[in-house]
Amino acid sequence: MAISEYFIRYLQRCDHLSDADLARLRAMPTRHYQAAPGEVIVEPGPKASQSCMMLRGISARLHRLKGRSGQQVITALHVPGDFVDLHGFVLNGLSHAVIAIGPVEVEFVDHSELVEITRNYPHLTRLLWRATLIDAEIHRQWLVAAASLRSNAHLAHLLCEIYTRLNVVGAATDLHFSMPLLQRELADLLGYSPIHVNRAVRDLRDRGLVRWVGAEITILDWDGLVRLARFDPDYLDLGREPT
Amino acid sequence: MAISEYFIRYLQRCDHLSDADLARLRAMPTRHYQAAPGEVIVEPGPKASQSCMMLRGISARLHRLKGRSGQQVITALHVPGDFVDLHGFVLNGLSHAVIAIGPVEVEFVDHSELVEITRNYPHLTRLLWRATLIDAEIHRQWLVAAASLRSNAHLAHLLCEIYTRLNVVGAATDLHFSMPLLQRELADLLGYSPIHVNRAVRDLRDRGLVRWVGAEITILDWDGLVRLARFDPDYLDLGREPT
DNA sequence: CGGTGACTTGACCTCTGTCAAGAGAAGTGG
DNA sequence: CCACTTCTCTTGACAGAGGTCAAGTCACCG
Repeated sequence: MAISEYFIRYLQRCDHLSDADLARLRAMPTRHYQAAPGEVIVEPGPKASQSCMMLRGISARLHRLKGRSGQQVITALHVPGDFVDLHGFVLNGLSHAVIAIGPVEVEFVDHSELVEITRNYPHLTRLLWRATLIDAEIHRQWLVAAASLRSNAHLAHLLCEIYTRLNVVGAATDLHFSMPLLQRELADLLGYSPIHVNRAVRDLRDRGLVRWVGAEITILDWDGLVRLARFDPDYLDLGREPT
Repeated sequence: MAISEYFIRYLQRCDHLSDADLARLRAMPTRHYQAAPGEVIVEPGPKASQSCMMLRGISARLHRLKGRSGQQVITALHVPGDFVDLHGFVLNGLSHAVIAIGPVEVEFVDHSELVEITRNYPHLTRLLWRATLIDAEIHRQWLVAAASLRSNAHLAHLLCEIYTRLNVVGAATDLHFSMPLLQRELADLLGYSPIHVNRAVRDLRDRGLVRWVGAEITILDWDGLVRLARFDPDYLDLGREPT
């Protein structure tokens, strides 16, 4: 099976792709996979031989802490078009799992393909590199949010980011989107207790910023949400400034 | 001036360098620069034409928040050998400043040099890529620490990381090191108020884990500090597993 | 010697975690 | 169809962690 157009469009948001680059990408064999909610898509470990790209749904990077306290932390979310564990190709393996949030479709790419690209396609390599750095940019923004926002604004910031990212890839419009993250998982992501996440959700509802029923979320007041969260989408690198 | 051996040793910790790679690195012209404590070494902005490597001291990535509340967040620290803003080369510019923590020496490298390397030295490119991904790995670990640790353990985790990183590059031995971070800056980094950072410092002192006078820190009980912080240095990628 | 800035401490209040209990939806087996 | 279980969401009460204000100490420096 061939590589999906999602990821190609993702790269094209960053920079122009030559015909040779496009041909090389389309020649890349992939393996399609469908995951059930909560399923582990990628195990952590020292040696991976493939990496996966998101086609549909939302996935997350999950760090399980040692010491059987059961504590776990989510350090990243992924939407269609994201190359989820590309860093596992350049580093030696992963320190975290990748799990499905809701139903998910991905496609796996063999690392041998990536090795060949990094040897012979410097421009394509640079775009892959860049994709991993946008990831790191999001990490930094999450650190900023965690250090500077209170629970309600922190949650609001996450909603702004998810909607923006889903909207860019065409998976959400009209300020409405589906987010199958459980409140328990939001707690693992934001660093609060599940009960406090519930308080934050209630706060956003009481302020009239969102309608939130189950996994379906409608943003009622985008400007208000952005103001509360001090959200500035620059870090998502959505502009297409050619390198 | 030629590139410092610090960064070369940094790369060699990851993987073997061929003679051609070494020669290319040593042929790279650099500009030496000395910065005073608190000085801004790199300004944020959309277009950078050079990146800098740490020679001596400690520097930090500083995000200033909009809205003139004066709030700012530190999202990374750098020790000798680190390629501080290499990501500014692949992305288009930086979303944060780089500031000197205590007296600092760096050397700047022109992006045109890096462009040439990424075109003709795929193995070297991969090592540079890897360096930026270790950065991202540290970001993830900071997210995990922020989400799962209380203030005293969070501070302890930071001390473990800094000592380990300084020790690897030979800038700290015998569980003693110099850390010119002010408590106010620690607050910007850990996400607490300066006063609460002071409480965390006192807690570590009262537990007999550290002796901490001004910028001079001695770890009195490494195992105790590691246990409190649940510190696991795997994420720093210190092993030299060849790719 | 006065001024500045970092560090330190105490008092008080807000934010967040923990425990406990109940409401509602979804699935199972009789 | 109806108990029965399970899981999530929800809420209240209370305790502990962390923020804010205020004051005081100390080293450094002009």
